[in-house]
Amino acid sequence: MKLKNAYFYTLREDARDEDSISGNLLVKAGYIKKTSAGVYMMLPLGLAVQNKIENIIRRHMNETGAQEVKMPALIAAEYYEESGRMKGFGPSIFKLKDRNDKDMVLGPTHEELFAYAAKSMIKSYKNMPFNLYQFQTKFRDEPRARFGLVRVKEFVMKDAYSFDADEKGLHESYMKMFNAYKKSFDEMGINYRIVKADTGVMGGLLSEEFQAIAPLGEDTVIYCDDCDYSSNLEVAKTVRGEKHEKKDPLPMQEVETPHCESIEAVAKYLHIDMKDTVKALLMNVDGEFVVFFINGERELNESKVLKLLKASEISFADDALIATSNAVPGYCGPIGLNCKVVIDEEVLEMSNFCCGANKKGFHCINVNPSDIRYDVCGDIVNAKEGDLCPNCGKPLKFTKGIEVGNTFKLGTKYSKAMGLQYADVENKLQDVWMGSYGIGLGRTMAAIVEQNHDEKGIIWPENIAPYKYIILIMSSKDETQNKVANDLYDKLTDKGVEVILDDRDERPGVKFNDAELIGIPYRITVGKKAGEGIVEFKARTAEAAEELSIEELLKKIGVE
RNA sequence: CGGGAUAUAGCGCAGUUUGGUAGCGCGCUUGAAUGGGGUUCAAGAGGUCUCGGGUUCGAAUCCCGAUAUUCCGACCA
Repeated sequence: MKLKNAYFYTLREDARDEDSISGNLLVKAGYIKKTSAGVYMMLPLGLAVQNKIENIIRRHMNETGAQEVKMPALIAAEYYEESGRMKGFGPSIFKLKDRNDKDMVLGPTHEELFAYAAKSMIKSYKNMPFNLYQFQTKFRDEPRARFGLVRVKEFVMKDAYSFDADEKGLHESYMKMFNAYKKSFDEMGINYRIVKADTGVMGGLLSEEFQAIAPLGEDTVIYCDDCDYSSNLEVAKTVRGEKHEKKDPLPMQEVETPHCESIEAVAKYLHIDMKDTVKALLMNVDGEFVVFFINGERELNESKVLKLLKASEISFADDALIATSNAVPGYCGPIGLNCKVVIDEEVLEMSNFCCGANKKGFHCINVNPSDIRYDVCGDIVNAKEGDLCPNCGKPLKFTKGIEVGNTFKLGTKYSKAMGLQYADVENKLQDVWMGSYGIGLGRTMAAIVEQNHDEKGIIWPENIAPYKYIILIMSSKDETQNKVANDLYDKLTDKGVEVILDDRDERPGVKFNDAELIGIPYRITVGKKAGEGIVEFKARTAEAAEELSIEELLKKIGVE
């Protein structure tokens, strides 16, 4: 690409409406351009990067024997009605009608269509296993688009689907994909961790996420340095590091706590430790009013709650729902409460604790587990700093991650829903075992930028960079420099080397800054010594440039 | 959806409180100088002040409504 006659621009100032480093840099460097909230254009440089990522993944997919296909994005709603996910996705699915008033959707993910495609292929156990994949645009009406390409409403995903006769086969197919994912992300130079995760709207038996480590990550990744344990916070088992001291129960007592509607205020007012308090959360679980009691220092983990109660939705209860019980917001306690009560298992270990008295302006102290009535007890809180590894008991570490890939053992959930069956050896009909595997391309691009940048701009890893080299002409009016640079450009291009020639009539400073902003790995500067056949070579990450003859340069690049 | 902020030239912003000729920086065009880190000088072009109503002699400015963007809380590649 020669910049003088190319679609190429950079911005001098930060984008006002970008809230992440990667989003800002990609916009500023002219890789992407926002058209509306959560929808971006991929400009030439952006598409070049996306293609790099795509090709790495494609190669590793093909190595496993998977076959590439392309499903439509416009899909009759009936497929999602059949699987029950029209409801599952709720408002996140883009719905529309065709001219005959037929309900259509823009596909948010494609399990249904792949199961439908598999039906044509699968008659008996002899037709499996196989694996299909695609690179395809997904549409999800996210409640809140943010962080540049990290959370958007339209994005390209590589999604793969495996089909096996039994669980053992699924496991083998799963491991193939899992390893291909590892190879792909390793090749891209991403710093990531693989964690156990919630299966969420996908359902199924197992979900593992590939989390790119980055401070702006939306997920909390928990891991242990002493063993290989790692997990998403949403499913990590809580193993408390600090045990509660068992004390002899004292008589329960009601105390006045005026204007103390938060547990912090109560603890402060009564001069007690937060860890000796129990707080209440008044929630709406699938329309039912449920009160949760957990240690005052903990946070409720909604994924665990949904799993424990086999429910599908949870939110804070509104006043009308609260009014169906005798709960007093701000002073809610488990004693005498006439609604469903769920407690965290930690509460049973506590003694002489403090909680709401269910009476405005009052809390109880010296409450003990024997004083309270509950319907369900389980692990319903988030692990936190100081907690221990469920595997080996060493202290856990916490970090933030961007989920760039996800693998699911779906089991027979979708084949059951879609009637995908096969005849086994005894000619009995059996459900097909499916797996599904996704990688977000734009999100991967964003994660790479989050992990590879400095104050000057992006620093692409070589495998991902849109171009590997950029040639800068220092003085655009100097004939010798122009000739040397153009000859070099032609030679490299002929050899298939990806190179940009900055032949614009700009000052050197502009060219240096742009080259650094767009993050090309290697810079070749053609300047004053061009007449002697000498140019400069500098890696984006190097401190200083080195002078090389053209011959030495070509040798270094490996074309001669 | 709940709550806060913003919308003025390609980009980033002032002007709105107190109504009275549409502004600044960067970028862009032309010319000149310069040519190794966003250079300098000179002359220019560019706006339906988000949209729709209203008040007023007069509205970017005041009032009402809509839309969009964005930030803080529940989903996912």
